[in-house]
Amino acid sequence: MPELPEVEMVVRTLRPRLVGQRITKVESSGLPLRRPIELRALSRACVGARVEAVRRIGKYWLIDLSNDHVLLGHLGMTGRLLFAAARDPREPHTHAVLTLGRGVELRYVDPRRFGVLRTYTQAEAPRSPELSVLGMDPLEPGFTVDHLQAMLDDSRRDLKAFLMDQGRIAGLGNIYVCEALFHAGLSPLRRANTVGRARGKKLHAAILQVLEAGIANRGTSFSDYVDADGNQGGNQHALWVYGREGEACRNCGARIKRLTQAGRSTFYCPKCQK
DNA sequence: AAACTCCCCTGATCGC
DNA sequence: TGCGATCAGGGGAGTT
Repeated sequence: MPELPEVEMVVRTLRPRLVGQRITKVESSGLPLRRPIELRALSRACVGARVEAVRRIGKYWLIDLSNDHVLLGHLGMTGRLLFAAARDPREPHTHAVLTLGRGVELRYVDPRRFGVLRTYTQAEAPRSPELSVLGMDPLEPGFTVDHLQAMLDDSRRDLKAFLMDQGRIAGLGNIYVCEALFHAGLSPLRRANTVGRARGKKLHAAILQVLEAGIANRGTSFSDYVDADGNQGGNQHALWVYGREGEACRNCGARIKRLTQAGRSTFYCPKCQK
């Protein structure tokens, strides 16, 4: 499941191979993702344009084009963005293909089609339905202890739901939320506005720590994730609670528990997290 | 505001 | 061996 660190790795592997390339053709499978791929709009925006930059906001990746357009994407649950030689067979569930020069393609593969692929002008993009609702990216300088604290004090939701809310913090998903709460020693069931300053500071540090470790370990390949070169990450070996129900806590030895919050699994140590 | 429920979708897994 | 049910979960929509 691609979250912020995985999207960051995709962006970092895309950047050196994509910037400066010209897009010569766009194809689609015809099958809709979360919403239909608008092939005509996609082609109009991309064909003939050169890639100027590749960046990330939350779990979205953005490819800035030389014609003032931007290609915006989300990998959903199972999406992959992959470089491939044009002569290589396309794997199943390839839903979009950008042809670059010299027989190279950038392919969007997504079995479950929960992803997003759209184009906007640079002016439209920040006001788009995808980006306009996002809170702050936690790797932005503005994501300070004070910023987090103000949001915590303002919310009566439990910490799991609070941290999963992309409208508050953009980029955390199930894995990194569970891990951040563990490292902060906070129960996923605790209400946000009961955290207080000392614990708020720990939570802020834990969020940054798990995201930076995730990137340093090249992402968490728990199920489908690979970067744009097709390489798996290694962070799945560095998890303390996620996916470890019934196993011993690496800190205290207690059994890791699982509960369901908002229809999603939460993993936590009942002894270390209060 | 927040907490529900349902839905999108495929593939892995499990019980019979 | 096979087949249907269940689960995985990011995000959006609709309802309470």
